[in-house]
Amino acid sequence: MKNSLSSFEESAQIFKALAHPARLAILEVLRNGEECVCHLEAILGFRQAYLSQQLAVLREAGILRDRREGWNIYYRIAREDVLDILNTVRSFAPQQGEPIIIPEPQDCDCPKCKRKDSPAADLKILSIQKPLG
Amino acid sequence: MKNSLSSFEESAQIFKALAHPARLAILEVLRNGEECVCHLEAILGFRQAYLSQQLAVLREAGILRDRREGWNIYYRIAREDVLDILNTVRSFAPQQGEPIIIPEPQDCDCPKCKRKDSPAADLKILSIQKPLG
DNA sequence: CAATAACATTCAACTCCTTGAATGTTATTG
DNA sequence: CAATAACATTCAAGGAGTTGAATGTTATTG
Repeated sequence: MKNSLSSFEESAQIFKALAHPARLAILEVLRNGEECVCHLEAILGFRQAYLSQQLAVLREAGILRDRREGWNIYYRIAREDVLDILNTVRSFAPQQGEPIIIPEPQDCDCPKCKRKDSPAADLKILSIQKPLG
Repeated sequence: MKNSLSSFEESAQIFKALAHPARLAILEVLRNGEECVCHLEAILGFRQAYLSQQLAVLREAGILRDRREGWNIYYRIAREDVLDILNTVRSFAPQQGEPIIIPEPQDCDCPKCKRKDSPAADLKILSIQKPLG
């Protein structure tokens, strides 16, 4: 069975991608849907390049997918199952009671945040951008 | 949220313990119940010390529990949930069809294997050892 | 209590991961 | 097409995980 160890290599790669607090934080933010990198930057407080590095790990592991829309690149969770895994592993912790609070972004100028701040301005932006379909 | 990154540290530790093909192979063998180290040695073909190292990682992460019975130490999966996680991650792989075949141990003298080989001999051993309770 | 069986631990060399800094890429604007 | 906004990639130094070899521990046997 030692010989067929490579059959576990693929699973191990997935776990390696998940074995990092910053990447788990990213997944927690993306739990409720796709977000652009600048949005993650505003919420998590990481440097942009650092975020890109961590996002690349998750993307290359097949856990995240990205979608470009003009300047922004939106990341989303590729496999919903991974959320179940995060829930389960979190339930292993001694004090699992503390809920994860995702703060509002502070200085985020992404289309999604502008929409919340001033619906009118956002509509203007939406009319310029190409349709989502 | 960057400040509360430590809240993801615990989960990351679990994933780190799972992020290794040899340790995943061990968990696969233990899927159907507890086994002693010499049994894992016979099935997986690892050196004893190497196995102990990997078992320690899983034990310290709280994924495995051990139980001593005379000379032998039996390891079992502490959290059944972890099997669901393994199943899910395995389903991510491209060719997930291939079933995992756990070979019969070749040179294993543990009580459990002796029982299979010669039931009479095993009964004798059981009568010597202290009860499971 | 000395010898042994079954495991565990320590150590060191090696490899892989992490992360700040610098630089590159792509799409848009004017 | 030059300038810019939003991301991505590369590189190198430091840190963490891996594993073979040697040694230690615990329970049992005689």
